[in-house]
Amino acid sequence: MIQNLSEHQREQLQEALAHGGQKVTPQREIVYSVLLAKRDHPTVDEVFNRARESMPGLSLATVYNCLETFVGCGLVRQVNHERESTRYCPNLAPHAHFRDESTGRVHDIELPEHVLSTLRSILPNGFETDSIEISFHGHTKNSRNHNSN
Amino acid sequence: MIQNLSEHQREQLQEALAHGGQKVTPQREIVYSVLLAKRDHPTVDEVFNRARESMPGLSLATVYNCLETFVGCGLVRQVNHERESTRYCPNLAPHAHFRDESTGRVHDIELPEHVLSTLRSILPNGFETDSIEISFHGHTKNSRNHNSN
DNA sequence: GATAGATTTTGAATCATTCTAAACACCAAC
DNA sequence: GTTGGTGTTTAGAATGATTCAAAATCTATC
Repeated sequence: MIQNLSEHQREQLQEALAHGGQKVTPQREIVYSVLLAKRDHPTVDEVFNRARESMPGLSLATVYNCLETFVGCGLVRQVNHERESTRYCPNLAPHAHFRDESTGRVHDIELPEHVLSTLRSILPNGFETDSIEISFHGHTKNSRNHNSN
Repeated sequence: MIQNLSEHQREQLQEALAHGGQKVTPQREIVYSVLLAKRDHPTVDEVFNRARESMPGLSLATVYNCLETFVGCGLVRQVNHERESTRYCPNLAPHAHFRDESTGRVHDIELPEHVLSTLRSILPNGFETDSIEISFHGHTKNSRNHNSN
């Protein structure tokens, strides 16, 4: 069920890993191929199960390691970036969040209606939205006590 | 340190809870007041600790219950909505995600550059972004096998 | 003041993730 | 071909946020 990587894909993998002095390993090949084979945003556990079909001895920790490596070298993106504790806020107006990576603080960013409609406009037909979540990640310069709602 | 609720705030609380046949309790008042007192997107644990200053016997589970109740009746928003397993995708082009609540599936939504710049334009001065995450939540109509990248 | 329903409490259970230490693989130098 | 080093994998324990279950407590109503 799991395809091997194509020439091109293996090269991509090899090149991306090379930057951090990291190597292509059978485990990494399998995990990467799983990701490419079915692009349904699998969880770690799903990746693990699919990968084990071709490599029964593979361990869960390795899958975590591989994925972390891939994210680190820019091969793969994490969909639910926010794996820290859930946070709560009482600001009910439509707003985005800006997370300052240096301080860990979260700021509210007002969301004008025109931005929301721009966003809604990029959805294909048939997609109906209940809510949109937007979070910026970055840092603030000369931040003179912005409100941190 | 923790303020009591104002007349108006207590009414809001009372009204929001009333819809689900739920009542205002001392614990809920405290938790709500904690949220209003310092709008810094606290974690459950932070809420717990602040609330215990005014109500030492309060339990963590109650804080979880209160927050869940508040979210349920629309009083409060969860910042890190996505508390399920982290998901991964190999699509490196800038794209948003659309989570279909009925199927649980995640679709990629292409993000044109003009949308990105619109988004960046709403940031106040001094905010510098490394990355923007956008996720839509909703459902799809007559979804004829959209690509689910 | 008894009963029913919602709420809170405590502590145990769960689940994703991270950590740790030992085993392994590969390669270069000897 | 053995030795040493580095990076990788493995298994299992540990952590940490969250949820669950059951008993205790409240509140309103009869």
